Amino acid sequence: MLHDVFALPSGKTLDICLSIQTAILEHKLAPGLKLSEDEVGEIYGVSRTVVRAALQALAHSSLVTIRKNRGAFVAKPTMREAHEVFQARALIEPAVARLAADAITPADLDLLKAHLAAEHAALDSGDMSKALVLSGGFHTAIADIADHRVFTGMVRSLISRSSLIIALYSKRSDTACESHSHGALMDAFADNDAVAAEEIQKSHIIDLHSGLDLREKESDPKSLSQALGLAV
Amino acid sequence: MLHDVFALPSGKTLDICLSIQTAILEHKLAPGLKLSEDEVGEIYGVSRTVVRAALQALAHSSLVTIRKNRGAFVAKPTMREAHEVFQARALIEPAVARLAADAITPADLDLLKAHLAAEHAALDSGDMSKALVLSGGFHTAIADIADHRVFTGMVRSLISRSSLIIALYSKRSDTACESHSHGALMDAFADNDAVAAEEIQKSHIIDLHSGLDLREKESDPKSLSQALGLAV
DNA sequence: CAATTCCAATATGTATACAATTTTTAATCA
DNA sequence: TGATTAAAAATTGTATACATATTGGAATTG
Repeated sequence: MLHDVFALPSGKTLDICLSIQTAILEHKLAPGLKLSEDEVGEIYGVSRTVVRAALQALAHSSLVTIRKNRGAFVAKPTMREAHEVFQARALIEPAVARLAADAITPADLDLLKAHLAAEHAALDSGDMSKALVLSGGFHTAIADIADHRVFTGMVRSLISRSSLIIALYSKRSDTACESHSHGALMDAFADNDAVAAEEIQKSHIIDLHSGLDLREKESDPKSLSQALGLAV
Repeated sequence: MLHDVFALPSGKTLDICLSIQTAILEHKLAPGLKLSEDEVGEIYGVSRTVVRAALQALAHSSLVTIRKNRGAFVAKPTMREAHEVFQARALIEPAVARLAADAITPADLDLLKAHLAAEHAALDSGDMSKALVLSGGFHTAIADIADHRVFTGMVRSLISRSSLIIALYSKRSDTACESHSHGALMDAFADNDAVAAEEIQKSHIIDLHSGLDLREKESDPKSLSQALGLAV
């Protein structure tokens, strides 16, 4: 479901990529967390060689940041990056939705419906991280239907980064993706209404964007004095 | 000038990335050419470890294709991929041009003028591969001016891939980038006319797209060490 | 002679060992 | 005590060795 962001690395490497990616997307690995090569290798039972390849692949999809001689960390997008990612989504995803509306088949529609149902179920059961992943999956599913590899790659990457951004900057956990917009999109798709799909998707992305909290979050204090933060 | 497509790998790795990328962009390495790890390592005097990292990075930017247990090859975009890349460019680059027109400074303008002059000089001297690289550089320079990292990354990647596509599918070598469009863009930038810049850029990309030839091309890869030897 | 099978040669996948860098800890001195 | 410095520990960068998979060709067979 969420492959191919990477340029298909060798078997073991890909497994580790997907595993770490999933963990990041489910917010099980917090932004900024150090991903030590030895530690990761120990966990998966492989050598550092494989781990390095996986971490590099994740770095290319902007989920991990690698600092020279210092190691890999779960990416921690800045506010600026957050805005840029959603600006890019606001440009690209409406165009993709338009393509999808023209190309969609009844089978695709059923798949989207199932997706939406799973999303609702997760929301109802209060499993927010799962709901968030599914919400992103809805967007990538649309890209898959559009069947445009270049756009799909871009959308997948942007969705991944959005997950990280939402972890850091969402006002409330529920802001993830109000299913209302997704439902409206479904209707447009059912009618093969490309113009409506494009319009709805654009509004939806803009809503998501404005649902972000503009205040800079406190980055983990570097020094102790800053942590105590009294004498400024 | 053409960095940052990669997630900044370690020193040696980056050198090799840039060297191979340059060679590919200058059409010194033909699409489909095998990039043997031993051979590349021999040429640059490094171990396969470093070469693998470089090749993986290049694979992530779609300049190289890695086939499991089979090795790395200079990417050979399909006709479909060619169309998709230019469709993506037609969507993204006009938006970027619009941003650039709003943000451009006199210093930026001078830089673009110099770029354009160099492009003309290369064309006049008949150095087509250089002209092609400079032509791509003009587009990435615009992205840099727009100062939007996410879009810039996308544009860089698309421009790189376009170079490969042009190597395979351009009708004639001169089709690369008629400087006329670039000149018209310059005027719009000079006037800070964002709407015009967007419009001109869109037309320009569409022209480039329709300048592609639909026939599959044949190519005979030259010796690897010979091609790279010149680039180093 | 063509097709097939098997083995050798070659290349990539992975693990491990060593080198270089950074971070931590301890010790020294003002 | 606090700051500075130096040694030690830990981590990443790189090279090499071994394991595994692919490729090419010789020998065999029909």
